[in-house]
Amino acid sequence: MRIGELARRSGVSERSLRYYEMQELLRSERTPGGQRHYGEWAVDRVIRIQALYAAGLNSKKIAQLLPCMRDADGAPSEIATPRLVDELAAERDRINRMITDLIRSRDVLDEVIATASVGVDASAVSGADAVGAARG
Amino acid sequence: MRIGELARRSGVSERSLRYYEMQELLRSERTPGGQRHYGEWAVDRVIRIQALYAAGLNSKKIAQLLPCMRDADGAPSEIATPRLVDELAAERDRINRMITDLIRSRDVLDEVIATASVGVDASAVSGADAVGAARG
DNA sequence: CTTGAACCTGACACCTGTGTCAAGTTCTAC
DNA sequence: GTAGAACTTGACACAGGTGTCAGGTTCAAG
Repeated sequence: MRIGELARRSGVSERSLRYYEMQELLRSERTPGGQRHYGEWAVDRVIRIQALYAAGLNSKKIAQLLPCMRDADGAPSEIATPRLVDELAAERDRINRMITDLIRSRDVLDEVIATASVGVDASAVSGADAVGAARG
Repeated sequence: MRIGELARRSGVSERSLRYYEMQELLRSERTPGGQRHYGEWAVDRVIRIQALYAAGLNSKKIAQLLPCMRDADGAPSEIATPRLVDELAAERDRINRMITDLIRSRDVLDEVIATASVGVDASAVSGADAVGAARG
């Protein structure tokens, strides 16, 4: 597929996809004219990249990490070095703290919402239970 | 307490504390000379502000939200308007998606770490102390 | 061919909380 | 009273992934 379709299917802008390529996170084949072509695998990969960015990893870390990840179809093409494992463990711990804090903030929001919704039309909190499953 | 102590106890820089005041998230009393003084309550408040920032809320939302939160000692001083409740519900949903994605990313990291640790000292994957244990 | 959508590269800007420096003032301990 | 730590305001800069525009090229349909 070309970049437009990948952008649409992954929910990531074309601008970002080109940026990912510049950061060596995402490869593409080029037509003789220079346009990018991607395989089906690209959709999942882009979504994973996006998630890692959202988790606070920077391009460099993601670039190191990606080849060590298990693809949908098989084993990782590389094994993380001890040095990288160290860094990833630190990231993991940071992410765990992040999750804890997020849950706390979410619960605060829930409380404020609940307090304001007492005796108020229930439609004001529509969508509230759609995400209750994520509560831990 | 003065700003230095608050910064130390809350883990937030003085710079940020002054910024919070500018954003009307944090009030302080001033000495005749102009120096800021805070009560004990400030520590918790600053930590909460920090957590809300980390959850992706901007200063304006936090400023609206704070008076609707229950303090350590009592009831909220304001009740969120229906309009605000809507916005907070949207934030809450966004945070839930964020949590889901973070958990997924963390699990990916765990897998990469575990894969790299096969045949290596198992203590390298035992959590926060992995940083120390795996070094070398 | 022609045409228009899709794509290319390159450049500039933004967001916004935070780091940092400068120059001056206030507080506290002795 | 004095030294020095702590504080004040103000200003400038940054991170870094992303939005967006400009000007040109490629692709595919008719």
